[in-house]
Amino acid sequence: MDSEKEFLENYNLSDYERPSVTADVCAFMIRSEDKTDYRRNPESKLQLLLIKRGGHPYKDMWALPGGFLQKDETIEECALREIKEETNVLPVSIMPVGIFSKPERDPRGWIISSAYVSIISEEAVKQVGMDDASDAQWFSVSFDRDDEGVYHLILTFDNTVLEALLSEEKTSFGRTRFKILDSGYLAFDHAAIIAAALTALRNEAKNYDTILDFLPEKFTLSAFQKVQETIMNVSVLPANFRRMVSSYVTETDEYVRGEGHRPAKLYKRKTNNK
Amino acid sequence: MDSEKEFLENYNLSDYERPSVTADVCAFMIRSEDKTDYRRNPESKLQLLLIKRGGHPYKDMWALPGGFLQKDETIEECALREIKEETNVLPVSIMPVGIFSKPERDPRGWIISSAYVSIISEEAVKQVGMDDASDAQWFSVSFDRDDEGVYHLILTFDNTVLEALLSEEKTSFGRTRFKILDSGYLAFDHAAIIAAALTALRNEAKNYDTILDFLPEKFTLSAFQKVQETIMNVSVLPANFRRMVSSYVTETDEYVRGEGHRPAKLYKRKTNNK
DNA sequence: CAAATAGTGTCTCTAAGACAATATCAC
DNA sequence: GTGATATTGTCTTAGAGACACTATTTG
Repeated sequence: MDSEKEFLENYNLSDYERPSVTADVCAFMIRSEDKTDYRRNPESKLQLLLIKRGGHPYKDMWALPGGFLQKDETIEECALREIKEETNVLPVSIMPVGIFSKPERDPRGWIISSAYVSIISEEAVKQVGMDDASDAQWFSVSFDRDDEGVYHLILTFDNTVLEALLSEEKTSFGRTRFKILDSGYLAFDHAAIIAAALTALRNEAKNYDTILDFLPEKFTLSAFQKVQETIMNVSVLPANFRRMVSSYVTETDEYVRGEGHRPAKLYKRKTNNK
Repeated sequence: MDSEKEFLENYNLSDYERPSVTADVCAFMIRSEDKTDYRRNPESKLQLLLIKRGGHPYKDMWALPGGFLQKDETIEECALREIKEETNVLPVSIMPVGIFSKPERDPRGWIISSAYVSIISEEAVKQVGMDDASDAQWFSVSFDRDDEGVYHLILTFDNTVLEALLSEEKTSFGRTRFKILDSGYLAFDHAAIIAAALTALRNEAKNYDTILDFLPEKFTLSAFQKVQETIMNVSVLPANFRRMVSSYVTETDEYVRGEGHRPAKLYKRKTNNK
């Protein structure tokens, strides 16, 4: 009779071939633009962090931050570590998007990826200050379906415009998977990962607790509303938005003045809402 | 200048240590019990497929069906293949639950697992007939939170009762992760995987399209209702349930007779609802 | 006829959307 | 004052839950 101890001593995992495993992260931020009118509130844009690849494969193309899973960490820890390495910001929250495991997805070999959405607040990025010489850049995101059912993922940074085309494949449980028609200068299958991440983020943006992670500690309700509108590409009546979020926030006694209109009260996240 | 081709020829993934990757599947079925009363509709139970481990580690304990990812398949294909191997049924639908990647989760070494929920219809299982001599068995599932916030996962098959205890850990995005307090004769971290799968399934059971996968081609509306009630552990008024599902089903002209009460019309899933 | 489910119609309640009206500031 | 946002309050509507009532069967 062989004991468990004996068995484990003789057990050799290397009998099976193993894939490399990476975590790739779609780090999103809401960026407030400069004011164009002294009294008008600024516009805001959803932005995504991309890294310009320095080496082969896909040299000089843009890719999601990510890296190989190490032996002493969980894959969520790996995702957080990768974001920290690129931005110097440790995100408060990450959300799984899915596993991308098509055998041919990486020309370097058998590499599967677990993808995450991460929310970064603009305030945190500004505080640490990103290295301008770095290959990491924040791209403005646009993601829409045209009349033929083709999704256009457009990522813009200065004069760099990346446009990927994707189609939608229904899988079970009402979920969709994106198929890349044109990867638009994005490396690997990252266009499909970003599409899935955006779909997940838009869906999650109904949850007020989630999108509060985009905001600094103190914020106005219209800034809060702008976050939801920017992500979901909808517009909400301010009166209704206030009612909806009332249980998620608490007033402070501070105001934002000097905006050319009535000062807005600053609010804080309510820790234990409901 | 090194070409991409050259680079890839010299690239060697084996510089990095790699984990083994498995897919583990929580295959659920709704089992109709025998009638206890000539006129009363039968009760139904949510069941989960478990395999008795024949070898070390966790010899003679119960585990989820699953297996190692192969080089020519996606991880979803791997999950479907494993279920097919155990049940002879190819499930219509699988849903991701999460990645379990704690370095010490498997005594055999560095093995991470991607977990799935799969819905199997009782009709399909009956048709192929499961090998009774097999180590695979369907366990009835009960999963509830007690007053102290401890979750009790109780799996029952004949005289075998497995009870695992878990606590809930809040992670970001309103998600929870379960921590095993007592694994209750379940192998590896499978108690936590099952808890996560049940949480996902209960949440998904609000979606009528999803739970239709538990049913045969033709079904009564009360059978449909029973599925939702069994999974979510709630009760719904029949009149309201009918209204809610009306856009998901179409009538047939067949009836179920001989039940000691008014015959029920059989319905079919509407392919393109709304 | 009794007991069970099958099936229809209607009332109520509530949460979300629409909208009207007022408040307050910088220029 | 003008034009912008901030803030409050109310009306409307759609959807879900509650419930009353009828229909149909078998022992």
